[in-house]
Amino acid sequence: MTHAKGGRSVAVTIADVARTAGVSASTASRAFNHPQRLRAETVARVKAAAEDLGFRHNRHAKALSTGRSSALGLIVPDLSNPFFPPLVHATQLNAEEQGYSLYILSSEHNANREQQLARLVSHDVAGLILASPRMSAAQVRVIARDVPTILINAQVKGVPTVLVSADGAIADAVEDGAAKGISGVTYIGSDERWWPNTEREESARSAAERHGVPYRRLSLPEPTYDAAREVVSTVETRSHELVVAFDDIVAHGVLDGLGARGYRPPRDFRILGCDDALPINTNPALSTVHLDTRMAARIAVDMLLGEGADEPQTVVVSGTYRPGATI
Amino acid sequence: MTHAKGGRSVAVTIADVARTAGVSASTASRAFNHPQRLRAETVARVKAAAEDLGFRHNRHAKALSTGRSSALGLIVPDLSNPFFPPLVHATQLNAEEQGYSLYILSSEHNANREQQLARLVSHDVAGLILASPRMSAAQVRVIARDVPTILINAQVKGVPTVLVSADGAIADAVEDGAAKGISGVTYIGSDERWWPNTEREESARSAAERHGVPYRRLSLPEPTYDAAREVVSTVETRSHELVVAFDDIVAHGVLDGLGARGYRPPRDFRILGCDDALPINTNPALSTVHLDTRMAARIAVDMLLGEGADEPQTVVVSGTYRPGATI
DNA sequence: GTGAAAGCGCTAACAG
DNA sequence: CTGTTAGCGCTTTCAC
Repeated sequence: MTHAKGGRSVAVTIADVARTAGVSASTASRAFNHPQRLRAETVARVKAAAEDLGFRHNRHAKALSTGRSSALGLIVPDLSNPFFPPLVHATQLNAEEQGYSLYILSSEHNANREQQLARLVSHDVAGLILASPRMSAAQVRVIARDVPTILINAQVKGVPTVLVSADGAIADAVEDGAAKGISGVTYIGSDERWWPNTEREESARSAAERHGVPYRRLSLPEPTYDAAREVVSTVETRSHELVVAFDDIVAHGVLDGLGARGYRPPRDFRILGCDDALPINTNPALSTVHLDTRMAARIAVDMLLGEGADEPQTVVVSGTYRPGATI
Repeated sequence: MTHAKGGRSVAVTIADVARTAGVSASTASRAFNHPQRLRAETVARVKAAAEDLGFRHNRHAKALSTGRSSALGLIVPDLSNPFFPPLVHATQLNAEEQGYSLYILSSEHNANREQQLARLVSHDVAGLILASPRMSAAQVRVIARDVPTILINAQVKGVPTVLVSADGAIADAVEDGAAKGISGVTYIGSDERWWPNTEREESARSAAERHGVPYRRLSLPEPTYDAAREVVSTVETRSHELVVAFDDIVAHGVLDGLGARGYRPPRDFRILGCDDALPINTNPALSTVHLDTRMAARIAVDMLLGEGADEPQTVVVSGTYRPGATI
C-alpha cells in the first residue's frame, strides 16, 4: 500500500485489483456484481486479489455510476426517549445485513426541522424511514415523492406503514384491571395529534367504554416525568381508577407524584405504562406494554428494500401486555 | 420538473442550472464553491436558477470529484445510555452547521464490532469521532491511520482527544461530603478498563485519600440499575459513607437497593451520581455531576474539521458538581 | 466469458 | 471573470 501526504493510506481502486488479477476493470467489477456471468475461477482470482490489496468499493463512485445509493435514512423525533434507541439499533443491524449503511437523524420533535432533514438526505439515500414523524401528511407526501419512504407509527394514505400498536395490549390491561375492580380509566399523555399518543388514548377510551367505566383524559404540556408528576400532584384523584400512561416515563412521574401524596398502587390506584424500555425499574414493578420495535425495524427495512413498494401496505406489530405489580 | 417511471421526480443537475442561468457548468459550480471568483451578479443569477429548479448537489458526484466526503461518522457504544443522545444530537447539529451529515453507528459495547463499523465507514467519511470507544489503542491507531479521527473519552497517543472529565466535580463532591462528615468513600462501577469508568474511580479514590478516609470499590458485572441494586442489597454496608456511582443509573439502583433495606440518604449514607441526564428524578433529588457533552461535541467536530489536526491535542471539558439532596 | 469505451454529476486545472 | 477539457472510481452497454 502506498501512502499520500499526511501519512494516510491511499485508496485501492478496482483498477488495481483488476491489474493484479490480470483481468480488465469490467471483469473485476463483474466479479462482485454479476459473479454468475463469470467463470468461477475468475471470480475467485479477482476476489483473492481484492482481499490481498484490501480493496473496498468507493461508495460514492458506485452510487454515482449506478444511480443508487447504498445508504438508508432514519429520522426519529428524539434519541433521548428510550423507545427509539432499540429501534435505531435494529434498523442499523438490518440495513447493514443488506449492505446498506444508515443515516440517523434526530428532529427533536420539530416538524419543520424534520422535513428539512428529510429533504436534505432524500437525494442521497436509497430509502427513508420516518419513525413517529411530526410532519403533516402533506409534508410526508412531498418527501415520499422524492424517495422511497416507510412510515413507522404514522398514517399517510399511499405511503407504506409499520404500526407498533399498543391497542390490544391496552385493552388487555384494562380488562385485567376491570376484573380486579376499577372505578374508571384515566389516560395521561400530551394532547398532541401524534400517532403514538392518539392511538393509546383512543385505546384507553374505547376499552373504558367497553367495560362501562368512566373515562377521562389528563393533558400534559409535554409527556415528561416532571410534567406528569406535576399534574398528578394537584389533580383531583379518583380512587381505584386505572391510569393509562403514554409511556413508562410518564407512568414513572405519576407513580412518584401520587406516591408523594401517599397513594400506592395497586392499593389506591392502578397504572399501566408503555414501551418497556426504561433503564430503571419502579417499585412496585410497573405493569407495561411491551412493544417489539426490533421487529418493526426489520419489517420496515424489508419493505423499503423489497419489491412490493408498488402497493403500499400497512403492517401492524402488536404489543403485548406485561403485567407487573401495579395493576 | 420532469418525472421518471414510478412517479419519482428526476434529479436536476448543475448542467441544468448552468443552462437556465446562461453560463457554463464550471461557472455554475463556482457560484457555490468559490463565489469570490465570480461577479456578484453572476453568482446571484446562478443561485436564482438553482433555486427555481430546486437544484441540490449530488453528494456522491461531489465526493467523487473532490475526493472529500461531506459526511462525518460517529461511533457510540450504546444509544440507550442517556449519556449519549445529547452528545449525538449536538454532534449532528454542529456537523450540519458546517455542511456535513452524520453517520451514527452504535457498537453495543463490542470492541470488534466497533472496529468493524469504523473500518466500514472510514473510507466514506471526512472524519470519524469515536465516543467512549471500546477498541484497544492499537485498534484505534489502525483506524486513525485511515481517516482523521477524534476520540472522546479515551486516550491514545497521537490521536486528538476530547475528555469529558468528572474528576474535579467528584473531588468537589467528596469535599462537600467530607465537610459534612463521611466515614469513607465507595466507588461503584464496573471493573472494565474503560476511560469513563477508570477516570471516575481514580477520582473517587484519590479524593478519599486526600481527605484521609477509607476507600473501597464495588464491582458490578455491568453498570446497570439491576446490577447496582443487586449488589447493594447484599453487601456489607458502612454507615455515613459517600457512594460515588459510575453514573445516574447505577446511583439509582443503589438508592433503590439501599432504600429497600431502610437506608435513606443523606441520613444513613451519601451518594453521588454522574451524567445528569436521566429522564427520571430520584427522591431525594440525586446529587450528580453535570457533563457538558454538547460542548464536547462542538469541540470534537471543530477539531475534526479544523486545520490543527497536525498536532494532536487533548482538550478537557470539566464537569461540574451539582449538589442535590443526597450529599 | 471477457475487454474496450462511454458516462454517472461534479470540480479543478488550464486557457483565454 | 468565464468557458473548455479532463477525470474522480465504478458500472455497463456493446463488441468480440
